[in-house]
Amino acid sequence: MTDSPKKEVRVRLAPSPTGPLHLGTARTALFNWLFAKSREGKFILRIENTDIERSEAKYERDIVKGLKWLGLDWDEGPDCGGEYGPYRQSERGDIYEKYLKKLLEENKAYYCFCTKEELESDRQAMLAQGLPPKYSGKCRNLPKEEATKGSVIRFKMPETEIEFNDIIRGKVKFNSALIGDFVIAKDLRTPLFNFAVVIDDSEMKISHIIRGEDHLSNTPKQILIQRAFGFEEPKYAHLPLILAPDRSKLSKRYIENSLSDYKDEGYLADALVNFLAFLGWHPEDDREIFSREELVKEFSLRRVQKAGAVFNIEKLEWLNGQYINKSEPADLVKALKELIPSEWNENKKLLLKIVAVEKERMKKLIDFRELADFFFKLPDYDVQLLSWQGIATEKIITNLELLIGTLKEIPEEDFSKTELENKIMPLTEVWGKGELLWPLRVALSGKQASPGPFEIMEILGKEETLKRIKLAIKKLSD
RNA sequence: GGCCCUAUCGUCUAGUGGUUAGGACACCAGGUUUUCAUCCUGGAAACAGGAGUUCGAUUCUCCUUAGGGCUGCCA
Repeated sequence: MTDSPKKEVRVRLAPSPTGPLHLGTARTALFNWLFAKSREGKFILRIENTDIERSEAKYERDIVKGLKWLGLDWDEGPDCGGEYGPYRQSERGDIYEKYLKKLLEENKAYYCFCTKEELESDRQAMLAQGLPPKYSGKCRNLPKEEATKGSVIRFKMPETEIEFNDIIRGKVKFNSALIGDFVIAKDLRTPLFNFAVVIDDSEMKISHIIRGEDHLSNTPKQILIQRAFGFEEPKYAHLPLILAPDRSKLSKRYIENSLSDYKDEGYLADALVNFLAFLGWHPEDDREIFSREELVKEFSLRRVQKAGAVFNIEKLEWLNGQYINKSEPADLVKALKELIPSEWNENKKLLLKIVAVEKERMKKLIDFRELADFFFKLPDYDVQLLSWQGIATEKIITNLELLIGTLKEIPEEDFSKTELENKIMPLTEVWGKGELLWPLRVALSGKQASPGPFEIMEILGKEETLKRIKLAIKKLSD
């Protein structure tokens, strides 16, 4: 491109704290972060809380927490206890006031005194005639006046063609005649989105605006404000939207799309980052599993898809399973802490062993609760379950007694998977694998499906193992 | 309604003016396994439709259709 190569890459995420961190926002954050990292640039977080009615501090906290959890740290911001805090539009009133005054003085903006009722009836009238519902410009040529209660500041739209080059979409054209004089501020210290964005992006020297496609039609308004001030135009990249399975916008209304829900279900941050990156982007080769570092290395806005991407939870689950499977059990134990009954956390060594044998069965961390419960408490299972391919009850009892005999011979300290295997596998050659191992495993787990009996016995220990087998025999005898 | 964006298997996507249109998830079948999971092998599955350009279009152009976004004193 025509960029001078020296120009620093500076990008930003500009969420409004009107709800918890949304999946779409997280994806936008990731693409910005990836772009910044891959170009040795800066990633900035700016909280867009000009709408005081809808903005809440708790949502800002959720956004900050979520981004940190994903590992998408920002590189600049006001000091906040030794680390960078986010910029907040609510703290930048002076800046907006300065620019707003300038625009007013230069007659590029004006006060509008129309009432909401007037505007609404104008709007309906335009719509009824099949015209685009733009502001009539009633107050545009009023002699210069001071603000009154209820007045707003409008931008004087020049009538022109606006064309810009979107990195993802190519040339995009708009005609400003269709837009009309839009409101840029409620008063000098209360700017609205389109105005505040332009001022902040310029003040923060943002080089590339990477945001969701839903902002595409805001871009001409913002460019016109930039031109009114003579600001340099940043590069734009409008990301395709993330879609719900019915291809509608994945809306903030649905709570299950907030990032913390995915965390609480036991999706790993790395898996989510990997998955989100592939929603609308693809590397040059066929690999699917990418670490953060690899993503940074491969990422390019040129390889971003134009069309919206349906959020496919099944693929996320698969990916998450892959990540869990290759995770260190110790890391999983940490991540599991809040997701499991507190008493399971009491014996860390035990928990570690259980996690090690169960992790390949987990798609989400939360699966661990169901998968591992039998280690802590044997479920009250149906006797029928002990029977393998319809073998007779007496035979099962004999087999289990045989096993008890063998197990009793093994000293407590040799109760390890390999040692147990060495002792018991030879028996299966005589008595049959299914005939011996199935009832054993069910006696130990009380479950239709579980890890193998040797792994379970090692974890349970000799005493509990024998106890569970005896219980099975008792059940069968009754 | 107007403006804008988009269109390859069910989903995420690769790809090219001439390919057996590739991969992944999910699905189906088989193998390994005491069970489940893992793992391995195989299978089914797509260029929205119509014109045009061209020797040849999935690829380029136009139209249609479909979907999405925006159209606020929200962001």
